[in-house]
Amino acid sequence: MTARRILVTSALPYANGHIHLGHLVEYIQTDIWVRFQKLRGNRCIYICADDTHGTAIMIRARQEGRSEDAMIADMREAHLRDFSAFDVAFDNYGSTHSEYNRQVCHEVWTSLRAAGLVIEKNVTQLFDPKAKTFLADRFVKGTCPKCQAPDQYGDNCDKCGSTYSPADLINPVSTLSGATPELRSAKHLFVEIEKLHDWLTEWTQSGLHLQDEVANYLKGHFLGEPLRDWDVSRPAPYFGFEIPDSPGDYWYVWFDAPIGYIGSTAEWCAKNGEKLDDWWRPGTAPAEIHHFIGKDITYFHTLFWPAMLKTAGLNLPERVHIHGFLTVDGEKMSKTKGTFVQASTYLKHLDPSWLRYYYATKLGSRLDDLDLNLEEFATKVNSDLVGKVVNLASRTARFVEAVGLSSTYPDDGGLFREAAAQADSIAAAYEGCDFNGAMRQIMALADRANKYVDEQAPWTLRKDPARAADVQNACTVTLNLFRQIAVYLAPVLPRLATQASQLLQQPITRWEDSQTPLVGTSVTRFEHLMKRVELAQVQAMIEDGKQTAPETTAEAAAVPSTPWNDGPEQIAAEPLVAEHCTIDDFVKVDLRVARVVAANEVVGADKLLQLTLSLGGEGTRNVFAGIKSAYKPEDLVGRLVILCANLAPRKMKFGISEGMVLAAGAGGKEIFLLNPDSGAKPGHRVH
RNA sequence: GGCAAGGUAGCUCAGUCGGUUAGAGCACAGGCUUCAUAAGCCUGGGGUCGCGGGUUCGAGUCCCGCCCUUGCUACCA
Repeated sequence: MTARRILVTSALPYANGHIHLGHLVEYIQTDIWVRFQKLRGNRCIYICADDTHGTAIMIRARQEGRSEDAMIADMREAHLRDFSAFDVAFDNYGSTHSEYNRQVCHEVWTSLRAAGLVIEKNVTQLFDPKAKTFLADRFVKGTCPKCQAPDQYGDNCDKCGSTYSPADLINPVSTLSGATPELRSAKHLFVEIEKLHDWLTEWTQSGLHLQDEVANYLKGHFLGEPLRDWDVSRPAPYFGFEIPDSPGDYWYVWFDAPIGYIGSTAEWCAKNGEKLDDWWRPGTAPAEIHHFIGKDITYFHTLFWPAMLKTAGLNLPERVHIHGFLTVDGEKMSKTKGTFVQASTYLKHLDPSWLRYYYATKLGSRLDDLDLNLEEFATKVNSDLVGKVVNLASRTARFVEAVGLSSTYPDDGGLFREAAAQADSIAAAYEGCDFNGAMRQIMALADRANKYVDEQAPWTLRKDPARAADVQNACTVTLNLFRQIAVYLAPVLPRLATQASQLLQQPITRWEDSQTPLVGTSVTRFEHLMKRVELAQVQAMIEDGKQTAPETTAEAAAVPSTPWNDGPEQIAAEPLVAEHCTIDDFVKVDLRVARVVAANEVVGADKLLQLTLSLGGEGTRNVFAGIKSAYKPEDLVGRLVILCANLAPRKMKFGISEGMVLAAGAGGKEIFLLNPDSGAKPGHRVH
C-alpha cells in the first residue's frame, strides 16, 4: 500500500467570536479523521486558520477602540487555547490576514482576470454617513413597509414575513451608529461564474466529490438556472486586502477566506521546507484535498471555491464533507437556555475526551443535524468508556503489576484474532466518516472482552496460589484486548491511547499495533484512566452558560453600546443574585398596579412620605415610602405605581405601613418609581 | 409555495441486492457476581417499521398517493 498524501481542512473560524460546542462538532470530526489517517501511515496534514476580514471585525475593533490586528491576535490566541484543550491538533493554524494569504489571493485574482471572468458593475447600497461604511442588510433596522412593525432588520420582517430591500424600510437606522443611512452607489467587481456553469454541473454531479443530497441540492437550487455574478469586492473602508489592480476596493471576506486554506498551507511549507505546489498543484501524484464544512457554507465551497481553483489551475477537492448543525436536547442552541456553551465554559466543568467520544458516536457520513442530548451524553460516556473500556484495565491491571504480561500469548478462544480481523471494517467506517458505525463495532469488542473477564474471574483464581499463571494469562488477554480497543479508539481518544501506552510500556503509534498482542512486557502501577460524568456537572455547565452567554457578534455588541451608552456601574454596585428563584417563589409576591390618591409629608420623618393608594374599588392602603428625597407629594397624586400588596404589614413610628412601593436607583436624588405603561389599571396584577 | 432529507422499541439510531421469527446501545424488570471509582455478566418485557393503495411467491426495503417532522430556499449570498 503506498501512502496517500492528504491535505485536510476545517472551515476557518471567524475572528469575531469564541469557539462553542457547535464549532467543535466540525473540528472534532475533522481531527478524528486526520488522526485516523496519520495512524494508518498516510501522509496527512491538517490545515486551518482564523478568518479575520470583513465589516464585522472592523466595526468591533472600532467599538473596542483598538486596531483590528490587536483584536484578531487576541481572538486567535483564544481559539488556539480552546482547540488544543480539545486535542484538536492542526499541523498549521494560520490567518487570512497574512502575507502568505495575500500572495495567494493575488495569484488567484490574476488568473480570474486572465480568464476574463471579472467585470465591473455599480451597486447601490445603504451607507452610514457617521460610521462611513456601507451597511449589510442586518446592520439596518427600521419599520416594516408592509405591516408597519417597528424594529425590523433590513431584509425581512419577522412579524409579517415579507421581504424587501433595506431601502424600502420606513425610518431606517444604522445599528452601528444610530445614524440615518443614505443610498449610495459604488463600483463593485464581480466574477462571472456562469461561464463555468457546465463544468460546475459536471464536477458537482459526478457523485464523488459531494454527498448525494448536496449534489441534489445544488442541482435544484443553483445549477438549474444561470448562476448570478458573484460580488467579490467591497469599497473602502473595509478590513481586508486591497485589490492590487483596483485601488480603493477590497476583496470581500468570502473571497480570501477559502484561499486561506492555501495561504496557511504556504506558511506550513515555509516552516517545514515543503513545496506548496506539491500540495495544491495537480502534478503526477497530486495530493488529496478534503474539506470539512458545515451545511451553512455549502454554497461557497461547492460552487465558487471549485470555480476559483479550476480557473487558477489548482488542485480541486477530492471531497467536501458536509455536516449538519448541533442541537442541544433537540433544540437549537439558545443563550437564554444556557445551551449555547462556549468551549471554555465546557472545559471548566467537563472532560474534553467525553465530548470527543460522544460526538464520534453521533457522527455519520450524512449531513444530518447532530443532537447533544445531555442525559444521553452522561449515560453513554459512563457506560461505554468508563463501564466497558476503561474498566477492562482497572479490573485486571493491578493483578499483574508485579509480574507483567505472560511471555507467550495465551489461548483466548480467538478473541484477539477476531478483533484484529475487524481492523479493516473499522478502518472503512472511519475512512467513510461513519464514526458512529466505528464506535458501535468497537464497543461490541469491549462487550466481548468484559464477558471474557467475567468468565475467567481472575479475582477468584487469585485466591489459589497454584493458579498464579492462569491469573497472569487472563490479565494478559484482557489487557491486550484493552490495548487493541485503545488503538481503534486512538483517533477519537488520543489521551486514552497515551495512557494505555504508559500502562503497558509500549507506545501506540500505528493502526497495526492492533494486530499483534504484547507479551512479556511489564505493567506500570495502575492509575485511574477516566472519571464518570456526574449529571450535576453537566447542569452546572448549563447554568454557567447562561451567565457567560452574550458577546459574540459585532451586531450584538453594537446595538446596545452606541445609541445608549449604558455603562456597567449600576450592575457592579449591586451584582446579580446568583441563586435562582422558581416561578413558585415569584408568584408568592403579589405585585399590583395602584393609584396614588393622596400623598403627604410625614411630620418628624426625614425620608418618608405617606401615601394613600387605591387598588380600585372600595378601600385604600396606607403606605410609607422612603422617597422624600426625590419626590414632592403634589407630583405624586394621581400617578400609577407598582405596589407589593402582600408584604406583611409593619408597624412604624408614624403608623402602620400596608405594603411597599417599588422603585429603582441608588438613593438620595436617584430614586425612580416604577410605573406601568399607559393602559394599566389600578388592581392589575403584575406577572 | 418550491427543493431536500427523514418518520423503525420509552430515547438515540442500524437494517446491504426485496428473503426465515425486524436489530443494537441506553432506559426498564428479574437474577447472578462483587475484581473493577455503584463497574461486570445472564435473562426478560417492549415494535401495526407514519397512513393507504400497488408490484411480488415474499415488502421496513421497490412504485404511487397522502399525513407529519426537520432543514434549505423564497431579497442577497
